[in-house]
Amino acid sequence: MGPVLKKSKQRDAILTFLESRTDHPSADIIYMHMREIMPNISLGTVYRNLGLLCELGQITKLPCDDKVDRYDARISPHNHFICEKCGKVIDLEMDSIDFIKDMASQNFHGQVSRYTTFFYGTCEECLKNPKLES
Amino acid sequence: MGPVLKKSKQRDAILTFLESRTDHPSADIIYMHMREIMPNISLGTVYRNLGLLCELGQITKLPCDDKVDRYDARISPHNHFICEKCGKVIDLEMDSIDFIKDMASQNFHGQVSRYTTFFYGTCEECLKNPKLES
DNA sequence: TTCGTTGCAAATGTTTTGCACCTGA
DNA sequence: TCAGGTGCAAAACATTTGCAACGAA
Repeated sequence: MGPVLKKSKQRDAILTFLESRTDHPSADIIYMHMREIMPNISLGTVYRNLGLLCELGQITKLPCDDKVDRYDARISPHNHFICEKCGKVIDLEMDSIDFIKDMASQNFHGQVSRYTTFFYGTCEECLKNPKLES
Repeated sequence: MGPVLKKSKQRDAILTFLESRTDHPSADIIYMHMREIMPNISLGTVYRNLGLLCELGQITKLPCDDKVDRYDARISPHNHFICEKCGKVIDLEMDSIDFIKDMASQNFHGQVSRYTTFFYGTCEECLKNPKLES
């Protein structure tokens, strides 16, 4: 379908960086970190490669509720928790809830092929430090 | 907490319009329809009132995957289906899946207070008309 | 050489905001 | 009267894109 990809230092570095993190950074955060090791990289390149890596299925885009998209190099299916106090996005280790797809199909005449779920609340750290607002 | 609200024709009209629709229109769509009956209303006013109505709990903002937020005057808890072909957002009549909140809490040390779920796939109409792309 | 990739900057699209004027209570 | 609401335009913000130069195959 698409064109044949060539190797790119920028793309490799972005993937490596993302794989080293579990906090689902935004494009902007990724950009800032990439500039520390590649001072000339541009934001456009970061976005282009994040998009490419998503198409390749090597990373995932998390459309969190806030304006910014976040990216995740953990491919295996899992759900996310978003702390409403500090904004942190945390991987959840929970049993599969794939069956909700079947539940959604029950009284519905379209075809349900996938779903996304985000859980919200207060993370462990923010529970311990009720003072902190961010 | 917030200031005392005054009545506003614009806000009333926006709420009335939203209550007449089940297709979860975006701010822009709402703006265009409002202009038909209030030619001078501004987009800023639409956004401000949508935000206000959300805070009041009279409407809900649906952060769908695409860039634009959509708004829903149906308050009672329900889930949404998004057609990947035509982009339509449809209310699902399905059994409650609230228990996934408890499942998420199992191995997690934070406090899970709510969740959002979106189902994706192909709607009934798009299944019947595979040709149509939008 | 070829064609995907990059850096840069400009453009896009959505949402927010500052401000002077308007309006409901 | 007066605090909240409005219209307008500018700003903010994330993301995309056009283009000439670069670099991998």
